[in-house]
Amino acid sequence: MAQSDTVDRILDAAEELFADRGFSETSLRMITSKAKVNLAAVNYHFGSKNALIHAVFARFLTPFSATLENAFDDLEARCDGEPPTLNQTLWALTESAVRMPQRNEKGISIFMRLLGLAYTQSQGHLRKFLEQEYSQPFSRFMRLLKEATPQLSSVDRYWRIQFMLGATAFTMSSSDALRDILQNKLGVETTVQEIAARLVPFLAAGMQAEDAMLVPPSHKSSVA
Amino acid sequence: MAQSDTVDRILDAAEELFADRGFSETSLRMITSKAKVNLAAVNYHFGSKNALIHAVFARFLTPFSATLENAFDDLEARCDGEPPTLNQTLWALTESAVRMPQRNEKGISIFMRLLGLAYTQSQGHLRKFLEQEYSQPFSRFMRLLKEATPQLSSVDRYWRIQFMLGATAFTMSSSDALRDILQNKLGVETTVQEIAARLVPFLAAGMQAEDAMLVPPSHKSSVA
DNA sequence: TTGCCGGTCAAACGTATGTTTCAAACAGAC
DNA sequence: GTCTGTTTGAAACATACGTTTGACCGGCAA
Repeated sequence: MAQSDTVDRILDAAEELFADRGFSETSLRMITSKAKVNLAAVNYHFGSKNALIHAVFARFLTPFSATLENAFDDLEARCDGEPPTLNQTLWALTESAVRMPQRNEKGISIFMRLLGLAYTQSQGHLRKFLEQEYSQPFSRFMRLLKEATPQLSSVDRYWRIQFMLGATAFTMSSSDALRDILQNKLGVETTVQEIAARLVPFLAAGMQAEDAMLVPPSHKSSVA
Repeated sequence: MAQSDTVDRILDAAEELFADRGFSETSLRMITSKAKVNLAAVNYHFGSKNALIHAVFARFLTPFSATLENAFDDLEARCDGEPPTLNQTLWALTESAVRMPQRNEKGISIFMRLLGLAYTQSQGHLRKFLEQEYSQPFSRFMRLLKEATPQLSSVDRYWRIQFMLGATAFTMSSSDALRDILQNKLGVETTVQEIAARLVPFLAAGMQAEDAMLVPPSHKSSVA
């Protein structure tokens, strides 16, 4: 028991329920009854539902951003002077995510889904919170991407980063459902690591595609 | 005025509010006050909030799926016998979307965001509705994708389709905000058509990337 | 005119939400 | 053991939601 076992039980329950159903669709009563704590405990320990949402993110994101900074440090040290390649940068990110110590077997996939939801559900407070708490590793990642794709114009790079973000956030945000479908249709089991391993080459290839053509092809064409 | 101007006003308001804020986060009172109709009108004309959500999708999706079927017919006719290329298939889809008659200047981007939300917010009823109403054009698109990428294993293709879907839905769903950022940061104007023109090559390149490697690269590597 | 009927309206219904209250239980220090 | 500050507990609070109700309006057939 010790001090406040309650806090962690709430965070665990909230994390899972948010991932399953979204933020607005999860009530404090669901959380507290799953966590087997009193309803008032959330407001007592966190202050409000929004603050609880922030705490759920912070519990994962704070150690993660530290891990990520280290991974970037290592990467830049290894490359001494030379900017890291796109592939290296993307792998540094995904490896940091995958190697985070996991609280339970669902671990990373729950959190990926939460990150996806954070972008998708338009929860203004959450975006503000994430932006002002974790802007540093984010900017650093952006800088690395820029140095790894000097051939792209700023505008092209901007949009392609959005495409990457979208493919990632979307896939991860529904990865449980997608895994289930795959399991039923093709009888294949899939781990988050495998999804990431499939995603990175997809992203890298898209990022480095031939220059975008601004008009649809005449009528007969193919890609590289 | 004529018959039921009310129905369309509700649909217009609902479409915009859903796109801005999501489904659960939009109340019937917001919708009816924006549409300047009585609160009871929604339940009178549609039966329930869920049925209203379905109606919003049906208003766009029904004509769109007809347009899309025609585009696929044309494409397959032009290719007589040969399976259309990936690029051709993707262009057929985006052109059908872009060329849909638009109700207002926001038009397509609002709807893209709604489609993204439909996948992301776990609204079971919506997925069921979409699956059983529009399964035909969807399956056809999937078949074309399969024929255009015979080199991919079923599993690879499955995941890469999810990645494409994610990049598309996510980008389009926030394209207004993204356009604004771009406008402010780089002083560049962008249309939905241009975004699509940037997106298609990205997707095609990602779809046709070298086989996914299931282990991270040793430590020095680059892409093609 | 009369009678109807699709549509609108204000008001209320029942339920669920986030939050607050205040008394009781608890822990550790003196 | 007693006191003190922290944590829990059951209950209530105020508000917002989706939905339902029943009165009312306007046009049109009989």
